[in-house]
Amino acid sequence: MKTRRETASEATTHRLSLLLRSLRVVENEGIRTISSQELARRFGLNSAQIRKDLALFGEFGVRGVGYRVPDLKARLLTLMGLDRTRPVVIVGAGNLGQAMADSRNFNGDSFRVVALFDVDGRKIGGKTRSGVPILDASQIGIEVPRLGAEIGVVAVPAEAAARTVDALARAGVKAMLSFAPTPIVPPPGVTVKTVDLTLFLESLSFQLG
Amino acid sequence: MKTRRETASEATTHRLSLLLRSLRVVENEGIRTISSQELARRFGLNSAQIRKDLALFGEFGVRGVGYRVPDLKARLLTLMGLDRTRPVVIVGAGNLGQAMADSRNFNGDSFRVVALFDVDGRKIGGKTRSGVPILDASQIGIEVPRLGAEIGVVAVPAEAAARTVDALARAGVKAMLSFAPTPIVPPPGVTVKTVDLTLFLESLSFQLG
DNA sequence: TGCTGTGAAACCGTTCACAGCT
DNA sequence: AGCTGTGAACGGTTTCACAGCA
Repeated sequence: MKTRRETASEATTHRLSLLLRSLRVVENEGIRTISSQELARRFGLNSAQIRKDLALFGEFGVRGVGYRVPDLKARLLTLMGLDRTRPVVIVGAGNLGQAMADSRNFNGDSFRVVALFDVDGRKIGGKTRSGVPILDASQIGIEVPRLGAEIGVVAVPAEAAARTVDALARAGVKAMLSFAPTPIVPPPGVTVKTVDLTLFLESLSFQLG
Repeated sequence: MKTRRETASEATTHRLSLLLRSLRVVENEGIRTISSQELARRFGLNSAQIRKDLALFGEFGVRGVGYRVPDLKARLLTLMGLDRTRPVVIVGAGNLGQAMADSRNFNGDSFRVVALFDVDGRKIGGKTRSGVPILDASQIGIEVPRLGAEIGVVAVPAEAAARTVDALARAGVKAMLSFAPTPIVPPPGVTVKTVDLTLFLESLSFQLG
């Protein structure tokens, strides 16, 4: 099996996630085998692209037949590291941070929000509606390793984003999702994905004319 | 002036937003004129790309000199439709919807959240912490035109996303930001930008290995 | 036969490099 | 002289088209 993970573009990883979702759908329908063309037709994808994306990581299909659904799904789950539950911490217990802590999106089979951090003394010691504890942000260096958190969500004001990223990185977090509308220069070995909601709104405004 | 808006890629509109931010910074420093090279150097961009992006919409600079900062900023604001305040409505008064309604990102000079909509009778008639009214989702067709909302935010569960998009579209909303983790096929003439937080988490998981 | 896996071609966005204007 | 605006080169990604295998 070839394993050239280093070559997977962002677009490819994005499509693999969507592919996994599609596989869940067809699996629920009891379909055991499916061709790339059928997947493409049903979910609005391109069949060659499905095959090319998968080819980056090995040979998953059977010529003349297609893909065995449970098999491919299991291999994708493993490949993407979604075959276990990763602890997530959120820094910033404002509206957005608490919304995510209680969200089903962040608390499925693959992810679980184990703690929030904040600097506001009135919030520290409390819990979100669904029971996630709010801890003191100054304890990130102690609590994050204790909780085994692998992913950090940065939901603090723009001014605090850089130092939050640093604190999480020092605590061993290698992957972060930032909602701060400011560019982040991640420390070496750390991946930060920024979701800038202002930018999305501005794009919409632009295209409204 | 050339106006070939139809050719602007998503990447270009994204960069124009960032360029506008950069211009605000240099304007605050009292700089009146700046070259594309200086902008590139200071904000980690590529000078040729700045010029190419701008060239799609006309000639903004002065050869041998650079760009006049207030001038370029004003023209970008107009170009992107950010020179006025657009009313925004949010459908789904859950944690995420309320968080956005109260967020500074959604309530600046260019955007203002004027109402939330929900189907939950206990929420309808109430207000968010910052005072945005929560209205009955069945009244979208009446209230959206009355409020003059141009942008809609879809913060409902995945199952309700398609019908929410339709309801907003029928009410005349031409641009939407969806947080539902499901693909949307927008009606003709409507733009829907989907921000799928699950996908971001999965990308991070993938790259953690 | 019918599909996957994959070279080759087409496409698109980015970067280079310079002609042309101030 | 110096910078913009832009044609040309480049690099990466997507799509095509088919060889090869079940």
